[in-house]
Amino acid sequence: MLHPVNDEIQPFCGKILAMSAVNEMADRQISRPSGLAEEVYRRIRSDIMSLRLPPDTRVSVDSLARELGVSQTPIREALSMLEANGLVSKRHFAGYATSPRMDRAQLDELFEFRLLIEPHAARKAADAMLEADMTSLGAVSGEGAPSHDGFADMDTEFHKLIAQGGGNHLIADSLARLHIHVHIFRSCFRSEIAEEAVHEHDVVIKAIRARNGAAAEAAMRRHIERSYGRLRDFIKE
Amino acid sequence: MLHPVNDEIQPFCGKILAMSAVNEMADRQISRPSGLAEEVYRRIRSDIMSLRLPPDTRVSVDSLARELGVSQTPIREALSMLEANGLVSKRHFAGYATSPRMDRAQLDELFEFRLLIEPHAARKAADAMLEADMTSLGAVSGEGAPSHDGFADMDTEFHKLIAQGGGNHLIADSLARLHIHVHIFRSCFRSEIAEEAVHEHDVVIKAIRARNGAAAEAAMRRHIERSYGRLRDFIKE
DNA sequence: GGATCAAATATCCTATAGGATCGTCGGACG
DNA sequence: CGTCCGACGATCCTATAGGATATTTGATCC
Repeated sequence: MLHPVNDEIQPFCGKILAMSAVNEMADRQISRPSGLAEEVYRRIRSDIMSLRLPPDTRVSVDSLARELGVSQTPIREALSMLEANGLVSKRHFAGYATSPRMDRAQLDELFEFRLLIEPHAARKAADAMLEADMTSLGAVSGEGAPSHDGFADMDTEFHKLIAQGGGNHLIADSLARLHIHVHIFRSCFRSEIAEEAVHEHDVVIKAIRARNGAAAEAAMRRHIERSYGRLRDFIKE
Repeated sequence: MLHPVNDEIQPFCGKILAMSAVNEMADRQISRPSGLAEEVYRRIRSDIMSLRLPPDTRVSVDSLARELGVSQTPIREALSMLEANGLVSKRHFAGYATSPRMDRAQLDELFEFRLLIEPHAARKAADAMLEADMTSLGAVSGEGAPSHDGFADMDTEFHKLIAQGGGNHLIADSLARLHIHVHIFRSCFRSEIAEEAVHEHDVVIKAIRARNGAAAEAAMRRHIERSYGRLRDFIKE
């Protein structure tokens, strides 16, 4: 309930910085007050999202342990957390494997869920979003997104900011968890950067900046519906 | 929701029993090759839900290992999954602890989320629910629920069936995750069994049996709103 | 040539020991 | 009396060894 495995982790408690400001570089490398399992979790999740670990790929514990240079224990903890978040699955005495790519039914369910949540989040964000996040929101509306990864990160940040803007942590966490799968699906098909999506984002941003809740909700709903239409074409079955 | 009160977990479950091919029906149930971590996970979650582990209680790894008679590894995996689901939190070099009880803000967020999801699930359930689940739904509408735990289990089953009836696994999973916290909150305050809740349940069930989606949605929305009103009184801050 | 069975491999799961770190408690000092 | 400091206990993190199991591969037979 609190903040399960968020991106928000305080790297330092400030104690080390207070002790000596001699070399923070070495500390940054060695001391990990956040725990090793957390770092391994991020690493594996990053590898999954970047398709370095494609869907339906077997992942063994000790090969990861050798590769990352840590013991098996943090690897197991990280994989358990990933399993709880639906990114890998475990079969008894058969090891872990990344979840298979979404099929048509799962895509339908995911967008039904998003359509239920995100327009509401956009409406609330138009009312409650802080000015600081508002400026950050303007930063992700730029047209300068040449690469595929650039657009993907921009899209992730866009939806994350709006979800957080509503002020409801449950909504933000649920959407973050879902967006990972959208990201993987889109990356699988090397979907071209849709200029339409950038334009739809701008419409939502403008409505939020104008503090117009109804317009933000409608714009977000249309954005998700059209995004669904764009992705659905990749699946025939 | 079942409450297993097993004292010990046998590491080598049913290996010798499997030799005799007398009854394979028991094997289907017992010899669950899902691994020990899964079983430990259920055990700890059950302890949390039954308040045998109250909120904000420290939980150590090796004491659990001694108590359950298994190694530390499955305990760690189970606790990692519980952490990903928000039931416990880990502090570096300080051990695990059950999440503190919900405060007012978290209760508000949780019911805002439920109000967004469950009415929609009820509407879909009225359209798509299978007849088999429909009969199961009738079983949890009985008035014979004298004990507090009896009502809690009935309530859990009621909401779970409706969430699953919609056919969207994401919705069902999200609501199941949230309902655990509602259960804990309600158990903390030993809330009396609300006759109103049973009646509201019946209204929803009748609408679903009549395949009336709009009525089911409205009834579910009112049920959640009134349930929120009943629980909100327990928090002053 | 295809199917079946058995050995071999790779992997997971468990157990135990040892080192590193954090929070706490008690005493000394200003 | 309040504050600081050092030792203690508890806990986590790592490493290694051994047993159990699923998957794969290869040979044999029909």
